[in-house]
Amino acid sequence: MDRTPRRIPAATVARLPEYLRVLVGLASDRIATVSSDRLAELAGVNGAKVRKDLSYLGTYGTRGVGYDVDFLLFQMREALGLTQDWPVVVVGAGNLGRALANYGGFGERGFPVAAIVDSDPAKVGTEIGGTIVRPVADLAGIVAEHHHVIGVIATPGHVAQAVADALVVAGVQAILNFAPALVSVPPHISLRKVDLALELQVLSFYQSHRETRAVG
Amino acid sequence: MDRTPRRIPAATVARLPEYLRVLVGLASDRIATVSSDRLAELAGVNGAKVRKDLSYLGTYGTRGVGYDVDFLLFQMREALGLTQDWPVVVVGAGNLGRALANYGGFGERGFPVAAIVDSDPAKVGTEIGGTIVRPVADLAGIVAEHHHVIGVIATPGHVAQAVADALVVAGVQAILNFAPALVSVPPHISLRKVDLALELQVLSFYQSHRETRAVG
DNA sequence: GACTGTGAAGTAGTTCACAGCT
DNA sequence: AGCTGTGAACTACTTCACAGTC
Repeated sequence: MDRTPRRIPAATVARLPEYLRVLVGLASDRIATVSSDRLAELAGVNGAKVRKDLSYLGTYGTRGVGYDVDFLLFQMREALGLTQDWPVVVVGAGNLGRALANYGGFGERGFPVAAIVDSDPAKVGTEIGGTIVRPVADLAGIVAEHHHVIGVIATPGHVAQAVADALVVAGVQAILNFAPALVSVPPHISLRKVDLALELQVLSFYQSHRETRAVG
Repeated sequence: MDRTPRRIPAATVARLPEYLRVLVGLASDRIATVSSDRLAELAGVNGAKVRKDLSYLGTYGTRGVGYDVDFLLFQMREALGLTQDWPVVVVGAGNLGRALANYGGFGERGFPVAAIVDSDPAKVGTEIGGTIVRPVADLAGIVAEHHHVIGVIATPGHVAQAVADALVVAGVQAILNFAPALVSVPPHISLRKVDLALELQVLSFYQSHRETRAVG
């Protein structure tokens, strides 16, 4: 009865989506319970880490038995805030933006593409993956139409900061930046970045140094 | 004169591509020297971290002056192994694979798309971003045609392990996995993963918990 | 007997703060 | 005076190891 809401370490938060993926698989295989060691094996980590991570969620398994898959799945979705959808607005209808909008993986995982916007009038009105490209001026309207929209920056690096500023003005609270550029936002806005080439560069480093550094 | 080749921490390696990006920008602006604090500001970190990171490379700046941009740029490319190109073979010509192959950002940064392969005969022979899709059976040939090819897995999760195995058999030494699945490889193979939806899930977590956790 | 939950120990990464060079 | 390079202090994260529960 001690749902201690301890502060969850960032490293743990980053692993929760992995556990979620594993649990979805177990549930669809009709597996009822799972031990920390088995979950760890499927997620590519170790049992102690799983137990400590889950303990931060206030999730209790059963000693001698393990964790109830359905209950843990529910709790994981709850913890990650995935009991609701988070519509995404993609800014930039170039290669990367089209790619992300066409890639079905976002919608499947609770992040439907609500809109795509682009500053190029030639692109406005074209269709990408069933969504019509809208002008950047529509941003505020798009944010107002939906609840808690996440902004995705898929533009060249040199306009990334301007796009981020526009997203913030439009009322977006969370931004995912795919552009290879540093972006800064007011402290109350959540910001994360993904650099598609960065991991290739890291691989290049380890190949050049003839050391293997495996990462799940 | 003490080019100590200390082991470079993984956290430092992950930041080198950021420094590289900043240095490329400074060099194109014809800026000759940069201090650790300025470099830190442009990379979104702090000065002490920059100095410590650069010290692992055995890179020496000049006290009272800073770092020579061109020299540091050269060293950074050298450290990352980017004095050569690393051709990439994309496995999977679905939405994600087409996206990655069309996305010019890889080629620009030294990772040209050498080939795209797919197991679907209907896709083989079609063109994506100037490259003809080849059958999976061509993998070994593609690896032999080029030096040090990096394999990129852009398939659905349920075939990711089989693709990884095929890449290893074909002689690939480094793999970047975009599929949302755990993949394991022999210890001498470098493996990294990128999960496009994971960062959205992390944003969802922080939004739900109404805490802002900014990340450069 | 099996397996969780967690303090304690160990390891990695960050930041401080300042000596030392230009 | 300005700025690097780095031990030392600190903080975050991981792993161990075992008491507690089923």
